[in-house]
Amino acid sequence: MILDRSYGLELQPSAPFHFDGTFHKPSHFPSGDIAWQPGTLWTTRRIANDLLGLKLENTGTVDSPCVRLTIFASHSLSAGEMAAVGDEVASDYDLYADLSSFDDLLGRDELMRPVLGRWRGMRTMGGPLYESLVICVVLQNATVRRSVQMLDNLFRAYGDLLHFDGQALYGFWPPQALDAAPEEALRALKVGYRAKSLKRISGQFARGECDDSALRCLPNDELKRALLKIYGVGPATVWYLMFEVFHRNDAFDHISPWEQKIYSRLLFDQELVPAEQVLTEVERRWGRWKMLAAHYLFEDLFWRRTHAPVPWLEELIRL
DNA sequence: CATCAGGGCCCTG
DNA sequence: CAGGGCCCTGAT
Repeated sequence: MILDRSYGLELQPSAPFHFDGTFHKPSHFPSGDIAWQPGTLWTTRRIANDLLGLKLENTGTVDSPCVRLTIFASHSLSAGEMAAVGDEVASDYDLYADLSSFDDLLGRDELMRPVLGRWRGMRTMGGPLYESLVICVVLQNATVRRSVQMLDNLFRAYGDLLHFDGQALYGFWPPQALDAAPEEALRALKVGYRAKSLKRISGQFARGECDDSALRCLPNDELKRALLKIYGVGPATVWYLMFEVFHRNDAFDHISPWEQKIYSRLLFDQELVPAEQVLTEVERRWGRWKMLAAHYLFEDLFWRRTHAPVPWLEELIRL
């Protein structure tokens, strides 16, 4: 599908804002709907029944931020539709967050001061709930390479390849597509038992039983309860969604074993510290900002790794 | 060649 | 609340 019309829009994130820290997460696995180079992000969005290409460019600085959003479409867009896309982008990347007390807190923390120096203004990278759920499901009980393969297979079978601005990126399928697909067809894409979760999740979205914007208004405990009701969502997935998708910056009550090892190194300079102790420590240090602070530390480590391998970390990343 | 665990979760007892 | 089963894949 060729998206040959483009529409420009300016977004003004709250200051400070870190463009590359927000729009590229080296700890995430690469997916066919995103491309990044310093200062520019390309991605896609399915909004209602529209497939759109998005380009975000850094046209400001950390302390005087400005982002140019270009929307690519196959047909003309109204001013209202453009504004809706702008709002969704701002919400997905938490562009209007007030991080002033977070910055104060990190600035007083010996360990975090240099990290803050590198990433001041970084936000979390969320996305539509349905698409995030699909990512979570392919992450479950799988190594990185397999997750990449499963998502790629799904994109090739059910996604739409969108051509815009010299890029070719996949747009997600509508939930109805997987709802209607036979489970066997999904299993043929090597997703295994996850086929059942994908179908049931897609069914819930197709019938309108899940609503991103309604969920966004809920307090933490109710949101968590609502998410756990979705089939295939357990402790690991709910943790990911609470933080990355719903920007609950204190959502740190679960650690997977490999992350436990990473935080053991970063916080205690030890190979393995009990999970409980890690959770107590992040609460003590960062309180209501504990997950966002941990995210800064985590992404900082993965950025360092892109410049030079971190030997102890390489062993923990199972490809 | 076989066995096993991996960035979980559901279901059963 | 504990533990078995689940798909596939690469490591051993």
